[in-house]
This record gives sequence, structure tokens and C-alpha cells, in this order.
Amino acid sequence: MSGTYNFLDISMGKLFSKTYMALRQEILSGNLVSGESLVEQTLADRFAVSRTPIREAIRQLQQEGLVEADRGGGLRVTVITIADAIHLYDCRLGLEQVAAVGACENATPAQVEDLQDCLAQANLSDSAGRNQADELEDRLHIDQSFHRLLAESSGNPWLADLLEQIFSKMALLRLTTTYQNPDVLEIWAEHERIVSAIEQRDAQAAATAVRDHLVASKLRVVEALQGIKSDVPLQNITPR
Amino acid sequence: MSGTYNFLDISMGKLFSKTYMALRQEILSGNLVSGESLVEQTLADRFAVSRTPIREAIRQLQQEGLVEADRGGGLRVTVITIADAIHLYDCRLGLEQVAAVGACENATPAQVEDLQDCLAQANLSDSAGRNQADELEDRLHIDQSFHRLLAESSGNPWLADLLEQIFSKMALLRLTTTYQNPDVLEIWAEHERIVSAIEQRDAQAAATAVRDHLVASKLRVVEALQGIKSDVPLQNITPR
DNA sequence: AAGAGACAAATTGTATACAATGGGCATGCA
DNA sequence: TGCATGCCCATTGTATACAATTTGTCTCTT
Repeated sequence: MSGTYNFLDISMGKLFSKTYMALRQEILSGNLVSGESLVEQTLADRFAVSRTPIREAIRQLQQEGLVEADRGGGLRVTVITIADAIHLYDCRLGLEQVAAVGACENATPAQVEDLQDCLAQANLSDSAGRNQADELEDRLHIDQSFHRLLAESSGNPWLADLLEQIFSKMALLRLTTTYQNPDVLEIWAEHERIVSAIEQRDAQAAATAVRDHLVASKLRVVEALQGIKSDVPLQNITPR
Repeated sequence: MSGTYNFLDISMGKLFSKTYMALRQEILSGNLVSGESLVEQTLADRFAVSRTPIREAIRQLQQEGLVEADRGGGLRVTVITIADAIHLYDCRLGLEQVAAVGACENATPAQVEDLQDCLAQANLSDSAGRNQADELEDRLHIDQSFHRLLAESSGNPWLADLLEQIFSKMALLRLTTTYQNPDVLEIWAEHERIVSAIEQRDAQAAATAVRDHLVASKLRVVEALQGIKSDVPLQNITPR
């Protein structure tokens, strides 16, 4: 009974770990929609394991912020609102500036190279005109990689960890809204400024570049989202 | 068999939740020392519950960063080094500046009052000359409260959450090293500057005040720690 | 017809039994 | 004596049984 869901069957490591990754993947890929309630037994059947590893995986995801408590003890996939998006951007604003400064001081040559590769990849994906959906997907993925690399380059593991938490929640948002980033070229120009500053080990410039990038990015996202749900209270667009 | 450890017996809520809080308290109070390995069955006996709630509590603490994997699959109370302290301070630096800005925009009058109360309490604890240990304990507690309030005042729940994670790890550090903060008066003066800026809703001033405070605080702590373990590599004292 | 109460079903929380894994210790060989 | 090897025990991982809690519905009463 090889059963379903062996597409992620790495056949190594504990079940709860595999379950965790599979569940996470399902949430982040949109297979489990935001707000969908999670029933342990159902998931257990689905992954062909007992409730025990499921419980542990869910708890992990809960702490990670991808799963939240429903009223009444139930659990569901976290619902991210526009207000949350703004708040998360503010957190990124603070942390990524620190990351940029740290990267100027601690980034290894290999890491700088990785960042440059990321830029190159972005340009590549731009010219390769495939269907729009794939292109968008690619862009989002590259963008995430870029910021993840930046965080790692800081040499501050806690910082990378905190940012990772934020990223996964923002990934949730992307699923529910599927806004299109209007000015992609802008983003890459901004990314280039950041990398350039890091190459030159200019901490001040790097921090500023990151700040500008995120403020602009936040504004773009909020504008895009406002068109979708204008009912949600829009608190502070410009934090500074 | 009322047994031991009913000092936290709130008799309400799930066992794993109570266990989690109790375990957390034991770690944060130093009852379980840093580096001590955690054995599920032992803890289960100790709290007179089965391994199930213990496991969930431990996993939660692990994600929270108070418990970490030992080499060999075991778990132990997290060990925080000087380098970690520096890294955590850098994270705070980024996040608390954002918190200060947010507080200027979103703090309710009640929250501002709470912050002021915190200052008053600090002065009070200063004049009341009791034994030194208690006084130190009080100061640390008040300091934590202050920063927690600041985070909450921002109106950004994710921000408060991230900072809370950092605070608990730093609390661990305090236990292992028990350095004394040399310049307490400095700290309160700095706190007052922060509150004052928030009262006046001056975001720029608040951010600067927070930055100055944390940079100074970080320096103080690093200096204090350097005297204790001078072997640990000391990377970047001044990040900016 | 509307509300209260109780019963039933679904779901989560806890305990425990069993499996698997890894490390330490003892024993044997070089 | 030092190292390798194999077994045993300690500990964690998983499954399952059972308890408790909650929700929703059905009925009975007013």
C-alpha cells in the first residue's frame, strides 16, 4: 500500500518531520486554502499516518504562524489580512536593514556571488517570454530567494530565522490575493542597488537601499491590494 | 496524590498548556539550567502527566528557541553565547525602532500611561533600598516590562510576537551569566527619552532614542560579558 | 413559533503500549 | 592495553484506545 502522497516520500527522517514538510507545502502551494479548518483524523488518513505525527506537525505550523486557532479549539490555515501585510512589511523593514548592515560586514565572497547570481537569474527570467503565470511565479520565487540570501549573508542566524517566519506568512498572503507586481523592473533596480552597496561594504548605503526598496514594495503591494478589498481598514501606509 | 508542582496548578485549560507554562517558567527561572538535557519520561513523572503533553510543550519551547536539539537527537535547554547576545541585540535594534515609530502612531493613552507607570516604578524600586539581589531582579523585570509594553504599543501583533521570542532568549542569557548592569541610572534616563518622544508623537525622535538606548545597552552588556568569558570570539560590537 | 435543554456525533486531549533507533558498556581479539 | 564489535538499555517515534469537551440538532414546553 504505497498509497497516495508519496511524491514527497524522502524515506528518511521521522514521519512527523515529513508530515510537517508535506503539510507546509500544501499550505504554501495553496492546496489547503486559507481559512480551511484542519481536522487531525482527516489529515492522518490523507497522509496515511496516525494522529500523533500530525499533531506535532500542526503544532509546529501553528507556532510558525501558518496555522491558527479557530474559535472553539479548532485549527485552520491562517488568514492574512491587508493589515497583517502592512505589519509584516514593517517588521521586514526593521530586520532587513539590520541584515543589510550585517551583510556588509560579514557576507562571504560566495554569498555576494549568490546575490549577484540572483540578479542575473531575474534578468534571465524576464527575457524568457513564457506564459505569464509561470513568469510571475518565477519572479516571486527569485524575490524570495534574494531576501533569504540577504538574511543569511548577515551571519546572524536569529535574524535569518525571524525573517523566515515573516516570509512564510507573506507567502500565504500572495496565495489569497494573487496580486501582480506591476513594476518588476523597479524591483530589480532596487535589488541591484542593495547588492552593489554590499559589494562595496557600504553599510549606510545598504541600509538605505533596503529601506527604500521595502517602503516602495510595501506601497506597491498595498496599492495593489486596495483595489481588491477596500473595506479593510488601512492604517499606516508610510511608517516613517 | 496532589504531588509536587501544584504551585502553578491553575486547574483550567489543557494539560499541555499548563505543562508548557510550567516548563517555561522552570527554564526562565533557572531551575532547569542551560544545557541540561530534557528527558520526556523524567519530566512526565515530575509533572505527573503522560509523555504526550510533555512532548507538545517541549516542541513548542523548541520552536520558541528555549530548547534546542542536542547532537544525537536529544533535547536540551538552549545555550546562549556572547555572540548570540550580540545577534539578538541587533535584532532588537531593528524591531524596536519600528516599534517606537508604531507606538508614536498607534499607542493608546492607556498604553502611554502604562509606560509612564513603568518609569515611576523604576524610580521607586531604586529608592527602596532592599538587598541587592532582589533589587537587581526587580530592575530586570521592570526593564523587560518596559520593552514589552513598547512592543505592544506599536499595535503590530507580529512585531510584539517576534520581540517576545527575542526577550525569552535574552532572559536565558541573564541566567547563565548574571552580569550586573553597571549604569542603571543611564537606562532610566534613556527610557524616559523614549517615552517622552512617544508622548509627543515624534516618531523620528522615538526611533533615535530607542536606537541610542539599545546600542548603549548592547555595549554595556558586551563589556560586562567580556570580563567573564574573554575567549568567545567577539565579532561586531558597533553594527553601524 | 421560539427558546431551552438534553442527547448525539464529531473532534480534540491524554494515556499507554509497542517499535525503532542510537549510544554506551562490556567483552574479546590483536 | 587499546581498539573493534556486538549486545543491551535508554530514549524517542508512532499507533491506538479512551476520556473530555464542544457543537449542532431535535424535541418538548410555554
